[in-house]
Amino acid sequence: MQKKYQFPVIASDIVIFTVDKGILKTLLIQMKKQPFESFWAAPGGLVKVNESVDQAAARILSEKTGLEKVYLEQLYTFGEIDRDPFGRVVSVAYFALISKEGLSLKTTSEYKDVSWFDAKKLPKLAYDHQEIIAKAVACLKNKLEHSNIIYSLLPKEFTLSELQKIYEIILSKKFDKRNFRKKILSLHMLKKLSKKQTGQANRPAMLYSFVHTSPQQVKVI
Amino acid sequence: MQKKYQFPVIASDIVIFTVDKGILKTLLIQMKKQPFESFWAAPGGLVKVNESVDQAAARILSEKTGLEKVYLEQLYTFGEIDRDPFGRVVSVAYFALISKEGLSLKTTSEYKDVSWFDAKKLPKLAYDHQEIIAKAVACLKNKLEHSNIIYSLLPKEFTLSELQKIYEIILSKKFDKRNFRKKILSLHMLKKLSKKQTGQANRPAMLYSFVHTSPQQVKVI
DNA sequence: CCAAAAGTGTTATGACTACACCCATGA
DNA sequence: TCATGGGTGTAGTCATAACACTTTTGG
Repeated sequence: MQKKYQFPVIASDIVIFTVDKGILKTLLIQMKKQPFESFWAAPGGLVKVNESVDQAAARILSEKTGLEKVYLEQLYTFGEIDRDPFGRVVSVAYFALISKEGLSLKTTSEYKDVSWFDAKKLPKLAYDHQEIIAKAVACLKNKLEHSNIIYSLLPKEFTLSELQKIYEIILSKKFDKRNFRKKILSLHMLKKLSKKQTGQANRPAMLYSFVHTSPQQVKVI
Repeated sequence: MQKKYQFPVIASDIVIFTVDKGILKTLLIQMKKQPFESFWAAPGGLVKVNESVDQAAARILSEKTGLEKVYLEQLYTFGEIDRDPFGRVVSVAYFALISKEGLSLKTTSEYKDVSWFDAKKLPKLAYDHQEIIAKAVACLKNKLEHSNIIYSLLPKEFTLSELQKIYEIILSKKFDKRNFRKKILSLHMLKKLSKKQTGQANRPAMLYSFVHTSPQQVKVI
């Protein structure tokens, strides 16, 4: 088993993030095989010879969530010799951001279970996935401060309070409402729609949307 | 030749930087084999089954420069299908920073030549090495602004003007001498030595050294 | 004494922080 | 009319940017 592969093999693992009920969550699958039986792990798979590593990551993401065209970025490559007891596997890790709206999880027979976990309270993880997810969370925080990618965690139309709440959840930090609005509006990333929120028992908020829904470098917070 | 490998193979390429004579330089090797005969490339090699990817990068660096214990950081993994005409090779790229002091290059028979090039005026490069080096330069600029790793490009003792010059060369930007000194000294990264420069036809400068010569996150410039 | 780089302070401007009250709606 | 979150401005502080002359040395 130790020498299953004569050369290192390339896999890809995907840390999938969403924000749901005020919590940053990540999608994990529960394993069946020893020595990681019942341990959880980020979804992953081998890179095939006829697909690029990016394509492999997108395929794995699509297999687990059914989603195409979501934000997907390479994170880091994990290449320690003993990271996988089944053989010599180098993993090119990615992270994905999705807006959780009526997303159905595909539990295949390959795994015991699939579920969302609070990214800050993880269960026992297989392989070096503890390290991978920690790095993904750190990278996500950093990206949120230096780019506009938060758009991929929000619905098309949203209020400034919803936007602020997502920054606060991920960065574990509170912002002053007035200062936050001043800052975020000065960046011209958002356009104000001529619509208001409906159906809640208080003053309805103005809705906004992103001017660009493609990744851009911006000093945000 | 196209199907030399049945699975993707893992290689590592190292972009080695130094600053010499006021220029940011990178070490390239000149290839012998078709279709890249006489093209230049960043040094690289396959990752062996009994070494980690980090170890492979350090080994390749050491084989080309004879140096151990230099600053070496993973950059990005390049995994396009057709990036290497010899077969399916995924490359985990690294970049290294060295202080060029009496460094002897090992030209092996494997290559036509080994030489330093201005990182902003590169010759025809093999594979996707144009892209790899461009990404390495961008990453280096970013790192210089957010960490103390510039220590690895300087000798143990240096003047503030030498330090400023390295920032200016890499960031392609001039700084005001007074503001630069105020800023850099306020970070407490440097200690003033009780020595002065000797042997030049002008007022001798005070020498400084770094307090820490290990990578640290700092907002520098 | 001349050439060359070292060293040094002040002022103006822009960015960030802290902070409290009135508004619009549904129940 | 009450509860709930929406929406708004100002003043103080801090970091950054602009700017020019004197000092020390070797030749």
